[in-house]
This record gives sequence, structure tokens and C-alpha cells, in this order.
Amino acid sequence: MKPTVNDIARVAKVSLATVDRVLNARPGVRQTTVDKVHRAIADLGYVRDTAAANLARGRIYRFLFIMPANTTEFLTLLEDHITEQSAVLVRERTQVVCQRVPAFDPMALAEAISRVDPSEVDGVAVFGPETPSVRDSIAGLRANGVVVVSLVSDIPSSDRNNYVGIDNVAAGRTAGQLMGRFVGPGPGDILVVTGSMLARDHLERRLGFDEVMARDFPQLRVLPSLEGRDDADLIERLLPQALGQSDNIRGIYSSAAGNTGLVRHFEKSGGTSPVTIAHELTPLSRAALGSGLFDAVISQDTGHLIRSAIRIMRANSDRAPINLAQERIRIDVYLKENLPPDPAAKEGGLQ
Amino acid sequence: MKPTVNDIARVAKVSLATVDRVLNARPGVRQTTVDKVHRAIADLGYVRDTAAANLARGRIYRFLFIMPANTTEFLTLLEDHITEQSAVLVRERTQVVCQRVPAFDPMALAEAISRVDPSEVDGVAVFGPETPSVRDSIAGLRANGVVVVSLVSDIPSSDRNNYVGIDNVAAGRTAGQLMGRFVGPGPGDILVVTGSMLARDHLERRLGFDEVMARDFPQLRVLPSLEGRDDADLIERLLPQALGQSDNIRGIYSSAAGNTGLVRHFEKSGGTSPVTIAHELTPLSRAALGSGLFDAVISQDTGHLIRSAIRIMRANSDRAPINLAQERIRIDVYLKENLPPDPAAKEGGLQ
DNA sequence: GTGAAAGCGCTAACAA
DNA sequence: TTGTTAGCGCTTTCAC
Repeated sequence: MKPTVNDIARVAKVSLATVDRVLNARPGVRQTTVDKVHRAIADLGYVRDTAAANLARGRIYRFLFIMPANTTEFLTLLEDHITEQSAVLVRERTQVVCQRVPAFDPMALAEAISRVDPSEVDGVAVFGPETPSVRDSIAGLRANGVVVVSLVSDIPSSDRNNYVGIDNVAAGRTAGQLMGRFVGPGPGDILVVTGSMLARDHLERRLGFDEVMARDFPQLRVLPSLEGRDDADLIERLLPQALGQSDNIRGIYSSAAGNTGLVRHFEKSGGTSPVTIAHELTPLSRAALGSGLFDAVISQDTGHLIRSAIRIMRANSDRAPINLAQERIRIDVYLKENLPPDPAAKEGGLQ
Repeated sequence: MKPTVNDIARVAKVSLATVDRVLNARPGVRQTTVDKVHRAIADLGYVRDTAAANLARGRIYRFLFIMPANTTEFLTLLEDHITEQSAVLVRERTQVVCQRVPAFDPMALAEAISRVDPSEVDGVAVFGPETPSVRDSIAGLRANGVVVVSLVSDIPSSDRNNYVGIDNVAAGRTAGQLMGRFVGPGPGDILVVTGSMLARDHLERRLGFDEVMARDFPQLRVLPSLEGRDDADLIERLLPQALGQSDNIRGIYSSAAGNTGLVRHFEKSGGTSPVTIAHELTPLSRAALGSGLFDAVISQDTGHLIRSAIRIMRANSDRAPINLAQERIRIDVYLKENLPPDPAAKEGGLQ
């Protein structure tokens, strides 16, 4: 039989309450008693039953997602998964809410983070730029015992507990390798459409992309980025000019959330697109892959991101171990051949 | 506050025991009473707290994995994940054991399945060929209330509860698309190294591969398969002759677990390999990707497979809903650029 | 057919 | 500093 608190109490010759105090590192126990209990725990190989503990405690986890107020498809997917999970989460004594702050606005983000009430929130997941003000506001939260994870775009300079997202440098490298392979031999130019140089994920992708292009495909020249701020209209307006930079553009790397503008341009202009590699599998990019407008899509599983962030915040709150292998977000590569079943029949498809 | 059994009892004006009998569909309750309770449940929007239920029940889940006795790297990875999970699983009142049966031997598999004692096992995960005898033995188990899932290779003709694995036809299609793209223009021959035509996963991959090659790359001819039975020595012996079939082999598709034989051949012969696409990310294929011997690897996350199988068996045992989105196993595409961090530092990397 | 009461493993008053 | 006791939400004897 698995040992329980009662066994520990018996072996250590103390009461249940004392065992509980030691288990939860509560003060007011003499050191010798603490040692006795710890010895018993070790001897018996005790592992605490978290479910029973949570039941007794009536514990509820309250988590907050803070995300850009952009209305890109990617953000919509993320938010959909959050609301969708809520139903499941209620059985797991977990509440999540989602708050949006102006995109590419570090001050607004920092302020939102600072405004979080530590007595009402156990964990916060932050998707936003890495700046000193953001870093500091995160430090403030952490100091107040709130768990913080960075989501999608890392904030390594802060003392966030974990990062939940893909390795964006590697994602950029992958895009580069596919680009070089798909374009094939011969010289040419590649246009990169990015979002904002403020966003760490966008920067890292560009870094990885350039690295591979320079190393493995020197015959291809990577043009200066078009910085589209994930704004479809802006991108649509800027694109003709960017494409005019060269008369031998053989590839486009849409490294951020600018797919909508890109697709609109090619649909309206009626021109055939060069080899195009984009990020994030969404209804739009899925269609573009199907029609041949996009050749490959690098993606990250939004459902996994959300579930992972929640599991990690919970584990940190419980000071429980994290299974890193499970939480690693994969860099997914999609061709039209390996598209997952269309979640169009969404209502029926889940649960 | 979330409604509990007590609330139901109060509203329905019955005792706790009766509520429990209704909740668990136990006999010995008058129909009118059953209805009263159901009405209260619906009115209150009650959802049962599984953790509390399991606590009270002292329930333990016992699951069995039945897998081929092959010693391929892929199988090793699967088994490693099973043992690795055991530590975590004990906290979740779950025991798993793993049994190996001779590979490609339907009779041995069917017998192993039939020998499972329904009073000692709650769920079985089967990785093996689809044959009538296997199908029948699964039916027997199911009839005795045991949950059955097929793993890696589906057995759709049986009444297994679920399939846990990738869509192998789509995986084959993906391999085909990459092959065609990577080989580039011009005619040539493609060699397919498969495992056994008895294995449904191998068959399906071949199907998808052929489909895309014929449709999108008609200039490439796909040669008859080399059936290597996932046996490194056999493959190494057969390979020279297979490669001799043509003097213009421009690609190799290693669609099953024959990577070891393939790599050994090219290392010994010193020849340069044509475009090579293989399955399953393992230490060997990872190295081959790094050295350029392999150009792409199609894979499935073995950790995800195991965790998914366990979650699904548990959900079925509890008659609880399954989150299909979470359980869908992705078709991973790996280039050397997007390899996950090497789990060489395995001891430290996990937990 | 139905109900009262004890208990699963753990926590949290409240006493001592 | 330590112990006693009453639950958390659910299941399960054992009576009635």
C-alpha cells in the first residue's frame, strides 16, 4: 500500500497536524521534530496525493493571460483555445481569464502587468515585447509570489519562471532551409515580411533565417525586411514597392502575422507568387497551402501552447516538477500533404 | 459555488447514497427516483469531481502495452517513455506494464491479447498487425469490459475504442512531396525500403507516397519496395541488389524501421546517398540528419504517443470525454534545422 | 428501494 | 510547539 500522512505520523510518532506542517514547510515546528518527520517520509518513500490535498484545501488556481490586442488569426486561435479549455478546466479547479493590451506597446504591457493583484491571481502568462519596463514589472509580480511565464515570444532577461513557445531561431533556420531547397539552384532574391523589430520572436526568426541562407544558399540574396507590424492593410500597401526592389524575387518569407496582407495582394494582383513560406497554421494559411499560394507553413500548436502554459503555471504554483519533454513546443512544418484534419467542423470535432 | 452530490441530494430530496447509485448507474433504484435525481443534476449543472471520486474509491488504473519484440530504436524509445512515465503515473493512481510479443506474428499477438485477464487489467494498448485473429481477440477483450486502443498502427476493423498514432497515409504523402521537391527536376528512380506488407502503417505510408509521386512528380519512377522486415542485417544484405535495379536512383524512402541497415550500408560503402527521407527521429536518424546522409525525417512524438494512450485509456475507463485536439498525434517533419534539443543529457533533461 | 454513517488522503481551525 | 477534530466531494458498507 502507498504510504499516507497517517503512516508518517505513526512512524514519526507525531500528530497528523505536525506532519502537515512539515510537508507544507509551515513554521512553528521544532527542528528535531522536522527531522523526525523528514526521516519517516524518506523511509516510507512517501509521495503526496495532490488530488486529495487540493480537495481538502478547496484550492482554486486563477491564471491570467495577457496578450496583444491585435486581431490576427493567430491571436484569435489562442483566445479560442483559452475559452475552449475553460470548460475542461473547471473540473480541474482552474480559472483562466484573458486580457488584451495594445500591440507593440511596451508601456501599456508593463502597466497591465503591474496592475495584476497578487492576492487574486496565481499565475500570469505574458505574450509581448521584451523591454526594461516589461522586465521590471515582471520582477515586481514574481516578488509578490505570482508565477509568470512568457508565451510565444520569450522574455529571458526577466525572471519569468518559464518560457512556453518554440525556439524561434530554429524556426527561422527551418524556414531558411526549406526556402533554399524549394527555390532550387540559381541566383535570386528573397523578400522577408516581418512584424516588428520590437518583437523578440520576429527578430529571432530573422536571425535564424539569415544564418542558414548565408551559410547554405549564398547564391540567394535576402533583401531588407518589410516591417508590416502585423497589419494587413499596411502590408498590402507596402508590398508592391517591396516587390519592386528586384526583378528576380524567387521567394517570400512571411515571418510574422502578415499573411492576410500577403494573400490579399496576390489574390488582387492575380500574379503568381514565388516560393512562399509563412508562419502559423490558420484558416487563411491552410487555404493558401491548399491553393499552392503558400509552399510551406512553419507553425506551433496553439492548443498545446495554452495547455502547456496552464500546466506549467499550475506546476509552479504547486512547486511540483515539470515534464519538460511534454512541455516542449514543437516547430511544426506543414505542407499541404500533412495538414491536420480541418477543424471547420469545430463544434463536433472536439470532445 | 460548484454544486456537489449534497446539493443534488437536497434538491432531489433523496439521500447521498441514492444520488451515488444514480450517478454510477447502479441498479436498485425506482425509475421515478432516477428521474428526480437526473432532473436535479441537470438543473444544478452538476459535474462530478473525478479526483474526489477516485480518492473515495481507492481506484487504481491498470494498463498494459503489448508491443513487438523487435529491438528497433523506435520501440526502445516507446518503452523508455513508458518506464519514465511510471514515476509520474504513480501519483495519478495508474500502473502500466509493457509486454513484448514476436514481431509480424499475428497469432502470437492474438494469443497475448486473449490471455489478458479482464479482472486485472483496465486497458490495453496494442501495437501490431491487423488480422482477423487479432480483431477477434480484441473483440473478446472489449466484451469483457476492457478498454482497447491501437497504437502506431491502426486496427480499424476491430472495435478498439480509439487509435493513437499518426495518419500514416498522410505521412506517406508528406514524404512524397518532400521527396519530389528535394530531388528537383528531371527523371529518376526512387527506392522504397519498407518493413512488412502485413503492417498496416507500412502499407498506408506506401499508399500515400505513391499517390503523391504519381500525381505531382510523374517524371520520377517508384521502384518495387524492398521488404526489410525492420531487420538491419537483412536490409544491409538486400540493399546493394536493390540499388542495382537502376543506374539513376535519385531518392530513397525509408518508410519503416530500417534506418540502421540503410545507414550501415552507406557508411561501409562510402558512397554518397541520394536524397533520403526516413521515418522516426531517433539517435541514429538524428545523426544521419546532421551528417547530411538523411535529408528529412518524418516522425511522431513517442512521448506524446505514450501519454496520449494512457490518457485515452483512462478517459474511456471513466467514461469521461476525450479532448481529440490534444490527442491528435502530429506528423512531425524534421530537417537538421529544427531538431529538438538532443535528449542526450537525458537524466538531467527531464523533470 | 432507500438512508445513515464511516472513511479515502489531506488540510485547517481551534485547543492545549 | 503540538495535538484533536471536523470536514473537502464522493463511495460504500450495512441497516432499515
